[in-house]
Amino acid sequence: MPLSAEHKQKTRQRIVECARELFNRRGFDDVSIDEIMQHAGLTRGGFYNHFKAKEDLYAEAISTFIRIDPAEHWKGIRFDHTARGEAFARQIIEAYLSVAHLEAVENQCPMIALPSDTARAGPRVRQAYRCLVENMVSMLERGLDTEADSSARQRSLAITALCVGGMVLARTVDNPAFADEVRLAARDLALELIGSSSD
Amino acid sequence: MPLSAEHKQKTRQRIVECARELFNRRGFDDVSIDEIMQHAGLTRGGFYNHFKAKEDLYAEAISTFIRIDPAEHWKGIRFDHTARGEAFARQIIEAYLSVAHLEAVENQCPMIALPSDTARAGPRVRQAYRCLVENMVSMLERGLDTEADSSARQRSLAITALCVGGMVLARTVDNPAFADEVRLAARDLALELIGSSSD
DNA sequence: TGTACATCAGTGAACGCGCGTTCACTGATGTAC
DNA sequence: TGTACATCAGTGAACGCGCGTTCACTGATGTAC
Repeated sequence: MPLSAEHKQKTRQRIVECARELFNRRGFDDVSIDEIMQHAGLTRGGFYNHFKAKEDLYAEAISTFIRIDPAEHWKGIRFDHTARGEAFARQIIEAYLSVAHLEAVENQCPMIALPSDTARAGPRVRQAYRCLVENMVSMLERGLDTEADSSARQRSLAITALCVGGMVLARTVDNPAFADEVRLAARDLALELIGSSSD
Repeated sequence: MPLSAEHKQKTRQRIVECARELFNRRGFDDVSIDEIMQHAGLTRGGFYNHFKAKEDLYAEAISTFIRIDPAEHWKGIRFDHTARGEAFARQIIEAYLSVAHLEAVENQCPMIALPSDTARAGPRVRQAYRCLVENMVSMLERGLDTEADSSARQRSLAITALCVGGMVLARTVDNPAFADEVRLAARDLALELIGSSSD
């Protein structure tokens, strides 16, 4: 064999990471395969050694977000992965609705960065998106479930919607002051909802 | 003068309405000027008699949503425009988070249909988007302000984020059952927040 | 009332451009002997 | 240990295609006289 399978795997992963960053910044349609490959230090033609089509890459790019570590990728955020219960949930909300996350365009959560692109894409892409939503919901649920609260799931779903909605609006609006107002209103309500779970 | 100014105005409005419906369904990039003009019963070339560029049309298309009447455009929704206070706010939330709104793709609120397209567009487009957000916030605020609640604005901002977030997730996810779960969780929390404003 | 005319909304061919994808090729690699 | 060779990740030119925009033109209209 000419080159190790591990080498190919590494190249593939590099392409996916570059793609996620570019898609996050400029959306699916506006980023060309040529550009993605150049960012990965390769040329156009090699793309099809790794993927069947551009959309296949898209689904994978969304999935890789799961591996993003807030403490590492969102400037100035501290994140304690050992925290449990309410403290864990509070931490997620504070990180998700932080300025750092809003400004970290390339490493932003695709739920915020790519909602309408994804809604119009194929089933594989939308499935990848759903996995991100379910991941966030179940992380919050774990944080809320300490009191055996039977409505923990419902509450987690709503808080997820609140967090995503707050960030979507904040990043889309043209006025930074108004963006902050929305983001902070969403954050405060989300935190209030966490707090009241132990009432 | 060859043709009345009113005639030109009507044509222009027809183009904008068609554009909004097409953009809502398939996004900005994927809809061509040719297609928009054909839907409006015209041909490609005439476009530049009305608009300087495709993006100018985009900003206007978002703005026209303000004129959408839920009772008329969202199948089976009744909407009482004379309602006041909490009842008015409850009505907005129920209409916004309804299945009817989710399924009325062409007449869906652009806050849901076009968030990532807009975030990457020019200032004029993002300004039009902000006007929609502000409109929804102030409608809710009017509904909540009856008790001279000083946190009415903050609460309205958060409820808007919750509504938009719930609908964005519901429309993007690949699983209809999960979409419903998110939408209803968001709706119930939003209604709960309205209700508790009079506590 | 009738006619000649200026206007301009709308037409449709043409432009340059960049895209996703294909394909014949290259050359560094690890293996077989 | 040294050499010949098969593999296949990566190359880069080429393909067909549809886009946004331009532009010379048309022909229905209302006006001037």
